[in-house]
Amino acid sequence: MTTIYDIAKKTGYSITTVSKVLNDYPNVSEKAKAKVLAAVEELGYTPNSSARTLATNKSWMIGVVFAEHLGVGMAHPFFSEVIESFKKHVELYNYDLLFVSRKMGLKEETYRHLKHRGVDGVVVVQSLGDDALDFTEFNMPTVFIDMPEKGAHAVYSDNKQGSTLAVDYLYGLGHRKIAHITGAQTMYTAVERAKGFELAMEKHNLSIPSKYIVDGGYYSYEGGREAMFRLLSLTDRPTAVFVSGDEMALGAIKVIKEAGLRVPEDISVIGFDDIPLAKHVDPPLTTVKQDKELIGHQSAALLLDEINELGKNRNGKVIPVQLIKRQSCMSVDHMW
Amino acid sequence: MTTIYDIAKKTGYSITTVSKVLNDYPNVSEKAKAKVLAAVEELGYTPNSSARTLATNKSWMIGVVFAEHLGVGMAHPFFSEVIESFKKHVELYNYDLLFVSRKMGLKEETYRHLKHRGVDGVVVVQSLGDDALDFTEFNMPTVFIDMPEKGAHAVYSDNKQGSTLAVDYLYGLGHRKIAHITGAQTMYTAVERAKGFELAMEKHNLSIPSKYIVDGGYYSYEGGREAMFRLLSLTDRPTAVFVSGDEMALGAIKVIKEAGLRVPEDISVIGFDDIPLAKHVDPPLTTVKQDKELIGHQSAALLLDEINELGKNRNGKVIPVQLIKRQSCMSVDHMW
DNA sequence: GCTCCTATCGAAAACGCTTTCGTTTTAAGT
DNA sequence: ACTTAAAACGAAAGCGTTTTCGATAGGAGC
Repeated sequence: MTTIYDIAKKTGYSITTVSKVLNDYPNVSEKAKAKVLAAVEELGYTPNSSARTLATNKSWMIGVVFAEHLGVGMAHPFFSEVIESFKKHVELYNYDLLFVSRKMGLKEETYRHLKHRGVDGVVVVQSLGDDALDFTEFNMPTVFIDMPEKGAHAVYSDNKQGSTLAVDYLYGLGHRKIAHITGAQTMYTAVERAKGFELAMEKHNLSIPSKYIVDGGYYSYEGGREAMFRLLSLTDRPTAVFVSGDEMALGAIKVIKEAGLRVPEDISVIGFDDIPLAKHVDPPLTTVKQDKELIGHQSAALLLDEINELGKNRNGKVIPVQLIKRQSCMSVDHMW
Repeated sequence: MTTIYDIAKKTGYSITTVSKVLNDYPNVSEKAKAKVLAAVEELGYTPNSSARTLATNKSWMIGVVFAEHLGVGMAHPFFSEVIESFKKHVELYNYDLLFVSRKMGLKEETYRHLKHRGVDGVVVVQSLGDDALDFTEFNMPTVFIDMPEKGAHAVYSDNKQGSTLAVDYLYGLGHRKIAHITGAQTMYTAVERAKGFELAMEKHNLSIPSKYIVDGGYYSYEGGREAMFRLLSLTDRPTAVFVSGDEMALGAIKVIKEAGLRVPEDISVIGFDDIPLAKHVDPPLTTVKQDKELIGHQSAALLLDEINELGKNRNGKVIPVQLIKRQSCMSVDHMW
C-alpha cells in the first residue's frame, strides 16, 4: 500500500505538507501542490480512511438499522424505497451507508456495534414500537423512520389522515358498510391507521360492528388473506374494506376472487402504501400513497443537520399522504 | 470515549494485557481476564474499529457495488433479494455491508473509493457488461453477480437453460408461433436468454420470423409494453411470447388486455425471474425462477473463501433455474 | 544592512489499537 | 534451596493520518 510517506519521499516534502495539499489547506505553495498531486497520480495513492477516521473522529459513514417483520429484509417493498431515497440524498454529501447486522431483540448489541463502527449518524427503519432501541442512552445523531420517538428526529406519514382520505372516498362512493383490516397493533403505523379509521367513520356517523375490524398481522399477504376470509364469512358482509397495507390488500383481493366475488363490483378494496406492484395488479389498486421519496429525503436532511450540529428541536415530522384512485373501488350505485 | 487505556488504568494491568483478553489470547491469567472484563462492563467500553482496522489491516466490511438500469436502486425486485441473501450469509461471519456510492460510468472512482475504505472484499451486482469495473487491476477479493467476468468469481443463473425450459414448455402446450421479447443486448443475461431462445426453437425445428424478436430495453414495465405493442400489430400474431423479464412480462400482459385480448386464452405469456409479485398478478405469471437465495448464498461463500485465501480457481458458477407453472400459459387446444 | 512580516514548511504528538519480543513471576522438579 | 521451564505480563514499535505550533526563508520597508 502506498502511503503519505511515499508521496513525501518522492516529492521531497514532509508528510505534513503532503497532508495539507490533500486537504486543501491554504498556506502551501502552488509548486508544492503541483508536485504532490503529480506524485499522488503517479503512485496511485489512496488515503486510508481508517487512519483518517482515527485522527479526525469522523467516519463519513451512516449506520442503517433495518428491521422489518415480513422477513424479507432489504427486499421490503416500502422500506427499500425509502432507504434508496435516503441513500441518494446522503451520497451527495459523501456519506456511505453501513448496514449493520441487527440481531433482533438485542438492542444493546446493536447499539454497541454502531459505537464500535464509529458511524457519524444512524437511521433506524423499523416498524415495531416496543422493540425499538432505547434511544435515550444512545448518544448519537439518529433519525427514526416510520415511527415517532420521544426526543428524537423521526419522519413518518400522516397515517391518520390517510385513513380519513380512504374512508371519505368510500363514503362519497355511497358505501356505508365499511370494514377495516388492521396491521398488528404493536406497530405504530397500524394503530394510527386504525384510530384514523374510527375517527373518520365517526365523523360520518357510521357505526362499526366489532366484527368489521379484523387484525391482519404484520402487513403480510397471508395475513390479508386470513383477515378477508373472516370478513367474507360474516352474514352481513361489508361492501367495502379499507386495508392497512397494500400487500395485505392483495391477499384480501385474492380471497375475494377465490370466493367467486369480484373487485370492485362486489366489494371495494382500498390499500395503504402504494407499493410498486399496486398499479400492476388486477384490478389496479386504489390506495393511500406514502411519499417514500420525500420521507427518505427529509430524514436524510434531518440527520445531516443533526450531524452538523444544526439540529433544531428534535421531534416528529409528518409527511402528507395522497389518495391514488385506481380501479379497486366502485360506487355502490353500480354494484350488483 | 473510553479506550483501552482507561481499562488498563482501572485494572492496573497494561494495555497489552487488556488487548490480549479482549482478543482471547491464550497466555493471560483467569484473574486478569475477570478483572478486565468487569472493567469493560462497568465503563461501557467499546473497541474502536478504525484503530483496530488500522492495526490489523482488516476491516470486516464488504463493499457493495450496486448498479442497475431500472433506476430504482436497492428497491430492485431481483437484486435486492439476492443482496439480502448475501447479507444474511456474511453476517454470520461478522461482516457488515458497506454500500458505496457508485457514480455510474466512473469505474476508476469506485475502485479508489473501495480501496480508500479498506473493505475486505467486494460484491458487484450489475447488469451491464461494458460498464463493468476493470477487474484486472482491481486487486481485491471480488465476486460478480449476474454476469461472468474473466478470471473472477461470478455467480449467475443458467439463463440459456431457462429459455429452453420456457420454449419446451410452450412447445409441449402445442404452441408453434412463439415470439421473444428480449432485454437490451448490452446485458449479459439478455443475450444469453435470447441465444437460448433461438437454440431451443431450432431444436424443435421452429422458424423465428425476425419480427418475432423484439427488444424490450432494460427489463422495464414500459419496455415490455412497447415491445408487446409492436408484436400485437403484426398481421400474423404469435400465440405465445417468452419475455426475458417479469416486469416486462407484466407490461406485455397489460397491453394485451388493453387490446381486448386475454391471457392466456388468446396469448400465452411466460416471464423470467419470478419476482415476488409474479404470483399475485392476474393471471398468476408462469415464469422461469431464478434462485435468488442460492445466488446470494453462493456468492457470499465464494467471496468469503477468497478473502480467507482459500480461493480455488476463479470462474463462473452457474445456478440452475426452474420453471414455475402458474396460469399465464395455456394449451393451444383450449384457446379460442 | 537591519528589522519585521508573511508565506511556507516540518517535527512531533495524538488518535486507539495489535503484536513482537524481552522480562518477570510462578510453579514444578530434584 | 536451587534450577529450569512455563506462564503471565508489559515496553515499545507500528498502523496511516491530522493538526498544532514552532522554525525558516524571503521580501518589504526603512
